[in-house]
Amino acid sequence: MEGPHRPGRAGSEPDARWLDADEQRAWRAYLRMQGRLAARLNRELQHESGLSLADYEVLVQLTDTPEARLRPFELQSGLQWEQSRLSHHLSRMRRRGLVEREECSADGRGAFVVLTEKGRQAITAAAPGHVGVVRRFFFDGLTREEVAVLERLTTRILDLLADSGAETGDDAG
Amino acid sequence: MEGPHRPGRAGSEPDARWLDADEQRAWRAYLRMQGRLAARLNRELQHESGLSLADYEVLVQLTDTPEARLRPFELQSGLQWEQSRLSHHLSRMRRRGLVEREECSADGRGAFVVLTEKGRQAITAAAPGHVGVVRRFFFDGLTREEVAVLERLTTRILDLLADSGAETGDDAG
DNA sequence: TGAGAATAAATGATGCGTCATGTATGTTGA
DNA sequence: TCAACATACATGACGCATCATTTATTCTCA
Repeated sequence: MEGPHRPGRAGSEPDARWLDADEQRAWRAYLRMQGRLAARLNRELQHESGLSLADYEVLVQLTDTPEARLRPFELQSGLQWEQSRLSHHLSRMRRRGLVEREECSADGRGAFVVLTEKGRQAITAAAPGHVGVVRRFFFDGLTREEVAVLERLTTRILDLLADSGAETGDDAG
Repeated sequence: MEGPHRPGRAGSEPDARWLDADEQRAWRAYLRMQGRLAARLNRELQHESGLSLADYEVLVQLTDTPEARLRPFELQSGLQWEQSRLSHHLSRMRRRGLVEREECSADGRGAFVVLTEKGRQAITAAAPGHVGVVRRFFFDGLTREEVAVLERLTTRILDLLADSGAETGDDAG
């Protein structure tokens, strides 16, 4: 918490314009909200279905696919995750039996990630609760118009992040 | 990514009202923005000052304090972190020489966390750059009015999270 | 005053995310 | 055709966050 904020200020650098009072409040509120929301979502989801938010997102991608199987790099571009994160995460999900690995005959380097029956049951069971939580803790606090503003605003920030940054990293835990 | 979302729907549960198209878009945009922003902030801060966002927040709390020393439980209530998270984090910061531990004569259970000179230099060096990043990737994308809407909106969601949840968890990586 | 409850903080196990690096396999162009 | 490069994915180390549990101290009140 506690946004950026003037500590000491001994020297006299170029000065990056500190945040004014409104910005401070907005930034701190955002930071705190973001953190608590993510934590809550994760906890609820974890608690009532044994899935993390990350698991959920992977499973959604798979169920969105006719054959329920994807190459990891396809998953990656859908999720916008870092490659090693995905790789690690898939290992863990495989260990838990939510997905399986299948060789890819067409490309010797690659593989397929396949949704297992257990995985399908897990997300089917988890989804209604998850939507409920998102509603209770997010949309129930917002007017239609705020939802619209929020979408425009987040999209614009995403653009800022996209220019000047060809990296990958994404998402929260 | 990929918000909540209807998988299969075999049975016919109470139905938690799925998200409509606007909500879907807003939710996905929010999730993605949030993740990428946090990742970017962390990476930039880490890269140009060796501090994580979490380090930064702890140090801000300390520099906000006259004596630059606080009881862990005071830090905790300021940061709204889970107790064990704070404890672990302080251990790591102590190991890196950013803070020190001091016995508390008044309460035998407790201790003080004291900012070290190294810690002060670290945040003093980091702050301008950090503010710059927050500006570049966040406020530069927003109008004054959007900032106002954002603050109202995040505050309201925080209220939602506060009722119906006496827990602690918070923040992002 | 002493038993039980509350408070302050630490710890170990485990999952998660990133960074740096490794290892196949595929592609391309001189 | 084969060396250089790119692509697909895995891995180990490490910091971070949470959960459950533990220790020590202080508070309370019958």
